[in-house]
Amino acid sequence: MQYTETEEKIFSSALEAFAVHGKDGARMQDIANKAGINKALVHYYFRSKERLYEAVVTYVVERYIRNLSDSLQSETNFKQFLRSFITNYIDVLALNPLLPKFLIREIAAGAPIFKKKMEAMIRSSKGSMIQTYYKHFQEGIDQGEVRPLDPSQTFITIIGSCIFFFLAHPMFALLNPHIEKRFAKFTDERKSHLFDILYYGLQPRPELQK
Amino acid sequence: MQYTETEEKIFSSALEAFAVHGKDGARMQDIANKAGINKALVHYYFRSKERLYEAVVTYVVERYIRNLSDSLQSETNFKQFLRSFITNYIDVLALNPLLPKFLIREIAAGAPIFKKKMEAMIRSSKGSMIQTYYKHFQEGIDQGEVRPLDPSQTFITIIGSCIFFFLAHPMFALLNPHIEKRFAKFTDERKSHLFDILYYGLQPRPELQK
DNA sequence: GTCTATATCTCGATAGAC
DNA sequence: GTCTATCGAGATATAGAC
Repeated sequence: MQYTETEEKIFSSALEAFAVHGKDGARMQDIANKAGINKALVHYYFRSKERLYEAVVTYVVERYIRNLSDSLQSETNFKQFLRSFITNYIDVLALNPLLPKFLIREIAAGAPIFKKKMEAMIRSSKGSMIQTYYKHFQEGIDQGEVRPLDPSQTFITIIGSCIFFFLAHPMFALLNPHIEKRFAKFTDERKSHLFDILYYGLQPRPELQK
Repeated sequence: MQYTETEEKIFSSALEAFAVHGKDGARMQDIANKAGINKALVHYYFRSKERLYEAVVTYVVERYIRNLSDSLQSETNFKQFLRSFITNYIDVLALNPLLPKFLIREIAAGAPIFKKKMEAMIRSSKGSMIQTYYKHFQEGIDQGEVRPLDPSQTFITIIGSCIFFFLAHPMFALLNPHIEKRFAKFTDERKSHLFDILYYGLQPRPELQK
């Protein structure tokens, strides 16, 4: 799917407006202004606010999530997969801070559109990232590298501990201002922090712990 | 702070409306209907939608977050603190599924109100949950129970891995329908899952892992 | 405190010229 | 495709009776 320059401008303005103000709080006038065009033109392209919103969800899934998913196909074992997943995921979120805000609002609303798009994406890609994850996880268990845990529980934990920081960092800066002042550094440190906790938290434990 | 019966009814209707539809998507008419009163009465009590919204944020902080915080004061070491934190937190979220939706929308908007209330709460409580956390975490390090990690990073990871599931479970049900069909069971299992991963992920590692 | 009725206004959407 | 001008729905908020 290829978009015209004007469409791209509308998408990025709309993504920002929806992320910051929510679907209902966003104003078509603001979206048009930020895109440098007239409000009527936004309607000309997308007919209604609802359709524009749906188009933005699709845009986000196709542009960001599919890429993320594809980038993980080549990993060969669980340890590598986990490290790449965390690194790539955090890089994408750090570069596109509007993404998690936008998506979490859709999810809080029950994810009516996002769910459909993700279902389609999972079905369409021959081997989606999720299947790759399950495969490597099971291999890890078989080879004694990972404890026999519920892979769904683990998947949620991995994703959540990556994303949540980008949603809530303004809150956490209340306890540690360093988080905002040296955001890039803290974000980078987050990669190894998460890998260490998760990878070693998943490893089998010879019964030496109290 | 004590509220009248009518105020309580308005709060719970408003919390639901704001959580499901967002601040701008929520309708004063719906809030009044669900509370079983007239729309004008909502304005009589709270003057405007904006003020009602602020009051709901305050209500949530006072009613839910402060309690959660207080319940952790009595724990005596890091291991116990971590286990109680995860258990209590997940219990509260499971019982009040609107809370995370409501709060995450406020946070996505930059948390203008929530931040202020939390600052006040942290200042006011003699020993807040957060201070208790830092104390136990440092003790854990001193006693060789925990690796010398950044406590802020760890705090974010703990909170995020608890909350995120409650925000995103409708999405994860796409890969494992069991999550929705046996929600209570999955939620309960989540407690030990998280404790195991986090506690053992934080432990020192005698260099026997590959 | 609680209601009905109404004022006011914002915003999504369209008509129609260019 | 792009603009100006405008309509009309629907929402917040208030006035005023009880």
